Amino acid sequence: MKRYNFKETERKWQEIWATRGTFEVAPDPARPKYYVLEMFPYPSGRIHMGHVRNYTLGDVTARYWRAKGYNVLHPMGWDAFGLPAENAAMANRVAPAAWTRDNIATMRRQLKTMGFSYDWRREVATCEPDYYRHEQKMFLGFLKEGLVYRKRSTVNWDPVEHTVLANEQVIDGKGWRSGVPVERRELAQWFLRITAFADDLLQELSHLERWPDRVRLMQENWIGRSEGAHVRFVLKGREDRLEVYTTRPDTLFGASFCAIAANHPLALEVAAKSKELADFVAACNALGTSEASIETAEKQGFDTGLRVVHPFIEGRELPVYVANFVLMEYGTGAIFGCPAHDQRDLDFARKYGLPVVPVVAPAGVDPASVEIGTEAYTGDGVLINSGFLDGLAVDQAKREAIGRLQAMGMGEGAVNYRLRDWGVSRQRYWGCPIPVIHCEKCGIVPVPEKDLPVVLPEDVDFTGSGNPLDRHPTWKHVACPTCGAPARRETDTFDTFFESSWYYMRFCSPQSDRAFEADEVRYWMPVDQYIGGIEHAVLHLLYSRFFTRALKQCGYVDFKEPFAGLMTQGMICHETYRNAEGKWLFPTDVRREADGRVIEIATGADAVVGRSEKMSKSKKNVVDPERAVDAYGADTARLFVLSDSPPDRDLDWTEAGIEGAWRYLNRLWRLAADPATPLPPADAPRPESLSPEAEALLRLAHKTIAAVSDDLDRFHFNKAIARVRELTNGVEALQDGDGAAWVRRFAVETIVRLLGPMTPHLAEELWAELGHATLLADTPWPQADAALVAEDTVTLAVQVNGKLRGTLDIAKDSAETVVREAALQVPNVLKAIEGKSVRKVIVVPNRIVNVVV
RNA sequence: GCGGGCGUGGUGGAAUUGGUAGACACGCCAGGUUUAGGUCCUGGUGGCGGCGACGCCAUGGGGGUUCAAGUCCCUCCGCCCGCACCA
Repeated sequence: MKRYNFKETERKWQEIWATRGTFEVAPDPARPKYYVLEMFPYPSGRIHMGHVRNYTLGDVTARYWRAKGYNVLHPMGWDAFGLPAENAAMANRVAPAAWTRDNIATMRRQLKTMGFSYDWRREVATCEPDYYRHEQKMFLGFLKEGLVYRKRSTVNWDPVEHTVLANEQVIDGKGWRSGVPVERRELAQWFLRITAFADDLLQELSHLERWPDRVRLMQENWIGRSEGAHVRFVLKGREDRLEVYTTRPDTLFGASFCAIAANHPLALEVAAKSKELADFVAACNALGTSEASIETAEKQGFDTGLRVVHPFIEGRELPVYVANFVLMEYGTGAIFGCPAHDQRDLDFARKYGLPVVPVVAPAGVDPASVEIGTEAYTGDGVLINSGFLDGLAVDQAKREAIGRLQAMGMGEGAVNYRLRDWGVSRQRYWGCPIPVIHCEKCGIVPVPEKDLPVVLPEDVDFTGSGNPLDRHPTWKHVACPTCGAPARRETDTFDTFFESSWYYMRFCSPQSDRAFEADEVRYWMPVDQYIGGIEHAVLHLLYSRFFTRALKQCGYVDFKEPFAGLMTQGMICHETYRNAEGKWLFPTDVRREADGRVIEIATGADAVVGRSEKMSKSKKNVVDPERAVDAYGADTARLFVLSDSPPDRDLDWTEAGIEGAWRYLNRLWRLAADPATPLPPADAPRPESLSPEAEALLRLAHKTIAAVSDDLDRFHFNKAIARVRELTNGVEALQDGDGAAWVRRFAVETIVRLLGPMTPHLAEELWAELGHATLLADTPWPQADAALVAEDTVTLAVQVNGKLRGTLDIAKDSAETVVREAALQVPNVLKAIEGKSVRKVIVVPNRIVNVVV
C-alpha cells in the first residue's frame, strides 16, 4: 500500500507552481480581475497561527476565484517599520534594519512552505527606500494640497529615559522600563487633515455593501458626527469668552457648571498662579494620553474660581471646573454640565455638591413630580423650568435655544465630529523620514522632489536615550534648499499606518519608478476581497480610506474606496497551562496522560489547565506553525484552520483537531490513490444505467458542488468542508452495483476538485493520480448539473400546537389542500389531535405544517 | 468609562427569510481487524423518564411578541475586540 508522503508531495507541487509561474499575473483587459489581499504582516520574527489562518482564508479565496476564471492578483509583502525593531535593537544590540531583514527572510521561507498562491515577484518591504520614497513624495503632495498642517499636541514623556512612549509602553501611568510616572508633553507635530473628509467617509460607508455591518458601525461611531451648538459664555471679570460645544442646547436652563480640559489654555493660565490647580493639572497629566485610561479614571474636578454668566438666566453664575474627563481634543475642550440629563454630569454634581435642576419631563409626567435621584434622565420629553423653552419638545427646544443664542451673539448651531486629525509624527528611529528641513531663516522647507528619497541612515547607535536619528552625528545637518544656510532635517518619522495606507496600490506595480502605474492600478483596484483581523476595524481601514481620497485629490487615482469587500477573522486561542508555582508553561512543556491528567514533562508534577485564551507570548499558549507543518504538513494545518470554526469567530487550536484533519486527508488519499475497487479511467463514459444507490450518490455529488460553491462565496469554509466530508462518507458507503465504479470515481474527483483551494498539494497530487496530465490549479471550477440538484419530493415537518409530531414526504410544491389532508393523516398527528377540534392549519410551502387545536 | 461583538451537547460548531435544534467533526462508550501501540472498520452517543412505540425538558439567566423563537424585542450576567504612539 502506498503511503501519502506529505513532505515530498508538498515540496514537489510548490516547485512546479513556482517553475511554471502558475500564480504570476499581469493585467489582461480581456479577463475579469479579482484582487485578493490579506493584511500584510509585521516581520516580528516567525509566523504565528494568526498568520496561518489569515493567509489560508486568503489563499482559498484566491484559488477559488482563479478556478472560476478570474485573473487573480494575490500579493504578499512586509509592514516592516515599527517599534519592535527598536526594542530588539536595545535589548540585543542588533541593527533594526538587519533584524527586520532577517525576520523577513525567515517568515518568507515559512510562508512558502504553506503553499500560498502568491505572485512572489510583487513582494515589497516598506522599510526599503524604493518603497518609502513614494510616500515621501505623497506627503509633499498633501502639503501642497493643504492636507497637511503642523500643530502642538501631547505625547507621553518618560522623564528618565527622555523618550516619547507609545500608549502600550505606559503601564498604570508609568513608563514600562523606567517605572516612573509619565508626563504629558506638548510637541509640534505633523497632522493629516482626515477631518476634511469626515462627511464623505461617513456617507460612503453605506455603499460598502460587502463590509461587515459591525465594522461599518464602528467606523460610523468613530467618526461620531453630532449636531449641536457652540455656546460662548461670558467670563465674569474678563474680556474673553469660554466657548463650549454641546449636543443639548435645550438643557441650558439646567446648567450648573462648566468644565474644561486640564490642558485648556484657561486652565493653564489659572494653574500658573495657583499651586493647588497646578498640582491637579499635573495629576491629570499623569494619566497619560490614552482615552481609555482617562475615561476609566475616577472622575475628578477642581474649581478654578472663574465664573461664567448664564446666557439666559439673569444674574445666574456658573463655576468653571477643570475636570479630568474633559478631552482637549474633542469639541472645544470645554463643556457645560446639566446634571439632570447627563449621567456623568450628575455624578460630578453629586460629588461636588452642585445643583441638579430637571429641565426635561417625560411626556405625560407632571412637571412638579419630576425628581432626579442617582440616575439622569436622558430620554425625550417636554421642557420645564426653562423660561422661554417651557412646553417645547426636546427637538423644538434645541432649535429655539440655538436661535436665541445666535440672536444674542452668544453662539450658533454647529456640527461636530469625534474624529480628530491624524497625527503622523513619531519621535522614533525605525520609520520613514518626514521629508522636511527646518531652516532658521526660511522656516519649514519641504525637501525638493529631486532630493528624494530622504534615506534613513542605518549606522545608528542605540545605547543612549531619546531618538537615535536625532543623535546621529551627521545625518540631520543639511544645507537649506532655499537659502543654502546650515539647516537641520526633521528627525521625526511617519506613523507606520502611513505605509499600510497605500501598500495595496504598490502591489499593482511594485517595480515602478513611480508609486504605481495609473493603468495597472485602474485595472486591479479596488481590492475585491480584503482579509484581516477585526482589531483593524477602525484605524487602519479608516486611514486607508482617507489616504485613497487624499491621493485622488492629488491626482494619483480616480476612485476613493480601496476595499470593496472585507472579511474580518477571529483570533486563534489555545488552552493555558501553569505549574504549581503559577508559572506559565508552553504546550510543548506538558503532556496529557491516558487518564486525562496534564503533567509538566520536566518535573512530572500536575499542571493546572486554564481556559482557552487568545494565543500570546506572555501566557505561552502558543503553537509554532512550523512545528505543526513539520509534523502534519501544510494541507493538514490549512484544513484544520478552515474546518473547525467560521472565519470571523475565534478558533481553538487543539491537538485533537489537527489530528482529525490529518486522518481525513489520509482517508481521502486511500480513497483516491489506493481504492479497494479500482476506479475507471478519466475518460470512461457514463454507464447507461445506474443503481438507485449510485444515482443517489451522483445527485449528492452535484448537490455538494452547488452547496460548496455557495459556501465559498459566503466565506462559510467550515460548512464547505463539512459537506465535502458528507460526500466522502457517501462514497465509502456506496456498495458495488450498476455504475457504482463510475459514480464513485466522479464523486472522488469532485471531492478533489472542491478541496483544491483548501488543501492544494494533496488535491494536485490526487488529480495527477486520477490520470490527469494538467494541473488542478489550471482546471476550471466544477459545475453542478441543475437537473441532478433539484429534488422532486420534500420532507415536511408536521407540528401540533408548535410541537413536532411527525414528518410527511410529499411531492414538491404540492397544493396546500393536498398537504393539509396528508398532514392530518399522519398517525402520530391523529393521535395528538384526537378528541380536540382543529382550529387552524398553517401550511408553509415545502417547509412545515402546524395544526392548531 | 465609551463604541462594537459573541454566548447552542463533554468539545468546535450546523440550522437561507422566524418554520424538523444539534449537520459535519473531535471526544467518549461498545464491538471487530491488524498490531507492541497509534492507525483502520462497524455501531452508539444532548438531558430526564419508559421494555417499547413514545413523552417531557433543553440554544448564558429572566421576561415579552408569534400558530411557531437559537433566530425578533426588553432586561440582566459572562467573555472578547477597539479607544487615536503596538501592529
